[in-house]
Amino acid sequence: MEEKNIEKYHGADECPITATIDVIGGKWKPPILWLLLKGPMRFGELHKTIPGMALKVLSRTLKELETDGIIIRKAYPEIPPRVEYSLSPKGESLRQIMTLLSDWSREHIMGEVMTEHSK
Amino acid sequence: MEEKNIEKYHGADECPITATIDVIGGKWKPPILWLLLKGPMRFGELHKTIPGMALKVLSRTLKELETDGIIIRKAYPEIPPRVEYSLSPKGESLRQIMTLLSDWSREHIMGEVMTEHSK
DNA sequence: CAGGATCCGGCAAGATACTG
DNA sequence: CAGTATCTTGCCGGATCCTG
Repeated sequence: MEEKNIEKYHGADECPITATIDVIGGKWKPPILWLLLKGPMRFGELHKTIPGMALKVLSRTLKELETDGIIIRKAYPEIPPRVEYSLSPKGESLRQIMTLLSDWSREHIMGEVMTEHSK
Repeated sequence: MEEKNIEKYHGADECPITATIDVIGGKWKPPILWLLLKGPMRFGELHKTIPGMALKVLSRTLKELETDGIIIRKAYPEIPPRVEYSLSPKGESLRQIMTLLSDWSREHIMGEVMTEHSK
């Protein structure tokens, strides 16, 4: 029965790729993660670095990432409040993927060129 | 002044990660690409393999992928019509990324540990 | 300073019917 | 067989106001 081992997808969420993209994708998660890969940042710092994103969206996105175990939220009981976000080990494990995604866009979208070896 | 070289993002589209995810992400692109990585497929074949996706969504998604140069649409002038979709070289260049994304989900989301060769 | 609560609008996705 | 046309809907992201 030479069946190719092709799985059926009744829902998009059954695809392993989709599962990961749900975690790192969406409109604002990539830039946030990209920044946190360089080091921890405070809430307001993120807000200033990504001016285009509304506050609510930022906080909700951070909460999602925290729920997924990608980032760690550390609140200091001070006045005024201080909250710092950093990558968890699980988040760190995305570094290679993020780097590849970034490289790919530079090579195939931004139009630059690096090795025109293919053909 | 030890400025960390952090770029500002006024829009999400300035992030290189986002740029790539726009191409391979979205709700249905991952399963389609994942299937095409295994070989060319016809329209109806894709439709049957991904029952959850509406026809309109499939055709539009394929068009998007074609526009982005990721896949190649080949129509045979026959009756009845036959159209085959396959990955372009640019699409092929995503193989490593797709594989990593898939592996990551299996290791960190689905909860399975496979090769553990890393490290 | 770091957010929560609300309300709203747009676009992507879904269902169904029709066509070359 | 391989789509397109049309209508509806659901969710995401945005703006504004409010709170510990």
